Amino acid sequence: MSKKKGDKKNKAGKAKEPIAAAELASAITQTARSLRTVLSRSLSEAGLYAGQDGVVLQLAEQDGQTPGQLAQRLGVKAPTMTRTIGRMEAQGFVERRPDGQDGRLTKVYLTASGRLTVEKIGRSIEECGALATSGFSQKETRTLLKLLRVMEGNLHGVPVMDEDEE
Amino acid sequence: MSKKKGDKKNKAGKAKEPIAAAELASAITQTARSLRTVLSRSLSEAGLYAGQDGVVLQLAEQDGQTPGQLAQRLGVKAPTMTRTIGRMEAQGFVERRPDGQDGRLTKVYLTASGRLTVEKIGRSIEECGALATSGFSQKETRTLLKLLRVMEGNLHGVPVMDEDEE
DNA sequence: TGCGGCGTTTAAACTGTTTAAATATTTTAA
DNA sequence: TTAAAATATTTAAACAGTTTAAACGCCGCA
Repeated sequence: MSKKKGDKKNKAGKAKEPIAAAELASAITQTARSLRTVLSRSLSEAGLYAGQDGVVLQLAEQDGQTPGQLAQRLGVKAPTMTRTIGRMEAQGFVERRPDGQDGRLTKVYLTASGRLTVEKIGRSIEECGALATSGFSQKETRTLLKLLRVMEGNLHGVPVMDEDEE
Repeated sequence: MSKKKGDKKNKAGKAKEPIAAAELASAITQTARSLRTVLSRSLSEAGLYAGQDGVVLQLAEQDGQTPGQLAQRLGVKAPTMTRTIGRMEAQGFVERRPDGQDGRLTKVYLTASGRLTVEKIGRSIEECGALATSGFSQKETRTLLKLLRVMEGNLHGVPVMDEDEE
């Protein structure tokens, strides 16, 4: 942390806001990257690539989701999900089954191997989170989580075009 | 936000810790993704791709860094940086110049266009950060930043192999 | 029955990422 | 001084993620 500490000179006129929003943006990006880096180590032990963990986790919560649902939930576009699922199917973590009702739909299910993987990475993520919050008090962790979620909400509702929550 | 709110049943034995570290990991990943998504819109207006912003920002702080330094600072491997710099050089944001002292070294400098870009994205990042922290009090923003940095520190010092800070 | 809408998939094009190997240059040692 | 070791960049090959646009198939309604 040999960057700058928080408040620079602010030689321009408006000395109103010492906290730079840019710093926060930078910090969260950096932190997320570190987290992902650390996490990807454990993930790769389970045979997963970064980004695939979201799929199995999502499926663990509710099995048999459609690619479209998964894509929306995970914040990626449908073709991305198709690709990811394809790879994960080849790896044996999930399998596709057509929906009985609607012929357009494909549903994605966890395989036995996938279920096992969920447990494994669940533990890894837990450990990773614990490592990340070393020295945090209960309250701090809770606060961080809360602020993060509010921020997520702020960002997610950005007025650009289509922002369809489920 | 119709996910789950924070505490599930916890039907297994240990009802010790209601705060799941996994949730935090998930939240930060999600938030960072959203941030990056929003940010990339502004970035693309300046002609930058996600990931390139770090380079110009880093260069703005200290011009004439080597690819190796940049890579280390930005947490990527050298070949990645070579590629990124190559592209950015083609785009006209930076330029490479050999070091006078050491023939092995290449140093990367911001071009006039690159400098302009720094200003532009600086403002964008600021706006983006402001948006992200809508409704945050000064204190909350500060707390978040602090917690994020502690977390970054926790994660960055992970005992794997070579972890050389500058 | 035909046609529009919806969901998945395919295709094409980029970017980012890594490891391993190649190249060039500096530094060290004999 | 000459040869070997170390350092830094680059190249190459291989994967993964991402997006937009277009194709394909199925559902529903008129």
